[in-house]
Amino acid sequence: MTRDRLPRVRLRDVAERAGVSVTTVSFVLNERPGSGISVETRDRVLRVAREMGYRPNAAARSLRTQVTNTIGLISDQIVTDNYGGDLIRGALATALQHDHLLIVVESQDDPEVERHLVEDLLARQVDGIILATITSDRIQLPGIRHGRTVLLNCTSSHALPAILADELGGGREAANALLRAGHRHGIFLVGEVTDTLRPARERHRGVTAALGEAGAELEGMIGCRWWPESAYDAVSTQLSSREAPRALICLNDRVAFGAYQALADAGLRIPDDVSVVSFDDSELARWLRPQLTSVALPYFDMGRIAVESVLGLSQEWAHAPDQEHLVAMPVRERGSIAAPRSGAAPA
Amino acid sequence: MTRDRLPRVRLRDVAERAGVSVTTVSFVLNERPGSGISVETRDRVLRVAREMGYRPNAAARSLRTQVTNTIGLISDQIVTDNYGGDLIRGALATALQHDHLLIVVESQDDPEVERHLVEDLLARQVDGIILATITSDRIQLPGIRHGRTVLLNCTSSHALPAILADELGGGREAANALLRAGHRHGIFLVGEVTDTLRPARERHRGVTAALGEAGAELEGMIGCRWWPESAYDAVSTQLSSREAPRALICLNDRVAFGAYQALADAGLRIPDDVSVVSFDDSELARWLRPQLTSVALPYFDMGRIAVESVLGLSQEWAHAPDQEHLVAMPVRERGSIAAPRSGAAPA
DNA sequence: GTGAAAGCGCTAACAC
DNA sequence: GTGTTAGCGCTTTCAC
Repeated sequence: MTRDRLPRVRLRDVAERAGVSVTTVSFVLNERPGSGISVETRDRVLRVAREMGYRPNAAARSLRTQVTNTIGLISDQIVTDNYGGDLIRGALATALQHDHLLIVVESQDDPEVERHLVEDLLARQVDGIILATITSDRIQLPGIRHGRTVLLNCTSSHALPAILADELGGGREAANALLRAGHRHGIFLVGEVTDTLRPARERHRGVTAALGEAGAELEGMIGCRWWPESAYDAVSTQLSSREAPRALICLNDRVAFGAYQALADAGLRIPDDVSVVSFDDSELARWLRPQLTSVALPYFDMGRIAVESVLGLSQEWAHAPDQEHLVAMPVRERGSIAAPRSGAAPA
Repeated sequence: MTRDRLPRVRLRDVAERAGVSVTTVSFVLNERPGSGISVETRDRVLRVAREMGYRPNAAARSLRTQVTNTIGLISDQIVTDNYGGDLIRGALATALQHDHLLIVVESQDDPEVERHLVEDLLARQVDGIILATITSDRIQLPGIRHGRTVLLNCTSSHALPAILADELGGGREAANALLRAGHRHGIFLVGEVTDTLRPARERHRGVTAALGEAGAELEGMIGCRWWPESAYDAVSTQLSSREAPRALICLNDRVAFGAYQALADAGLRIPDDVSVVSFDDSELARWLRPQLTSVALPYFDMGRIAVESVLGLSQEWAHAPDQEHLVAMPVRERGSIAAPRSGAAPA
């Protein structure tokens, strides 16, 4: 509210006050190399510009240079999501480092809105577009035809670069953490594995692969939704009907949370009776008691890489455009894993 | 990566193809009232524009109109924060509704970065600036001199509009929830109250006020940091050394989480033995067992109001510029409050 | 070493 | 009803 925009100082104003032409001022301010401006003139222009509080008009400059130093980030609802923020933050920080600004928009998963947003972004001549989803995996692309577009945390049928978490590798990490502690038997996967949900599918595959290579295998699956409540119910049922598992691989921290509650209610101790490992490494992992060993989602890095790609300055990327770029998921070891209680004989 | 920007269709291209002047096209496309364009011409222009995929160049338009339809949102690290996302989301959604785009930047609390960002935003002629913090409260303002600036979740010494959560009212809500259930005695506040941290200070004041009006009072304070671990320790200590409290008012959900753990370890049941009420209404509140009654942080609304203010279209706001605008914190009743076990005699 | 001037794509006053 | 044209503030070629 209150007073409106202040009158802007133009290049011409600075030029007049400094007693030179706009060209000179432009050259000085843009530090144009080889434009032999005398040191005195240079200093004078600089001083006057500062005194007058000159600030270049980005619209005018963009109109002229065809460059906006702006990247558009369209997401379905990333900002909303708890973990998703890191995706944005990585992109934000990196864009800033490279002197770009990020325009963040959310489509709320509405294709119509999304189309409109793309239009708007294109009209603003953004230098690049990042298309992100929180759900990972997904296909429908709005009618984007912008030279520099990258997919963040999703894929499409179009030949576009995509930045994804290496969920398969993450699955291996989780299994290996258990294997390192000596676990071979009584390992259960807790969560919901479907073919359509990439993270779950890949994590599962990674787990089975790593376990298999060590001559071990999953004892079973405890199916539940991605929420604590559902996990609590499923794990409780499992505990009451069968022999207690020795280790739980939970498909995310919220599921692990539910499992913790169920384990506690059943009088089982973590990690003494049951080891638990999980995915996402959300804040929850540090809040649980004992703190939860979790395989981290590399969202910050993914955001960073997306911007680097869209800006065309990612080396690793340069020789493999139009491809999936997998970002490692490191395991964060905490206190929820211990050696199996009754020393299980290695298979 | 891959191919670069596509050649753009200009207004002139559309005009030529449609066999009219640019003025006509401009008038048609901008739906300028009272510019008697014949229906045939209008339709033809519209059709041609669509066929050619015309999209106005925002830079050129802004240069001409002095309006960018863009709002800059500078935060210290809101995007990062778990709850903070809603602040952005509210702003994002509202900006979109009013056909504006949001440029989100984070200063990471670095004043130097912040200054730079403000410069950049101003250079881009944003129509307004929203300055947000996640910590609430704070004073130092970068050298902003933009007509339309509002403070979101913070205040300053400058005479700028500020959108804040009504933490005092929220404190009353929390206390009232307990009072309604019949609690009068054995009520403890869990958390860290200091004069410098507005949310804690105001919540505390609200609690005491509401309690006082009902002839009750806080039995004591259980001091701890804002994290589960710290809360767990503090509450555990309290439980082992003194009579068990009948109700806990936790200064946020994370503290409540720690309290839940401590209560469980002490064999106390929620809400039968001890009632718990908290603040923030984060996802955690729904994950806890029993689900936690919590006073919600109205972040989405705050973001919305900030944009409406900066755009100058908030009625409630219009007649009270340069003032603090408090947004109500509604209590979300769940299962963590019950009548006190041993019927306490009303004071 | 410095300046004049063209032009980026658009809007809008003014002319016809 | 429709077209001509002047600029918005900047970069940059070319001339001096």
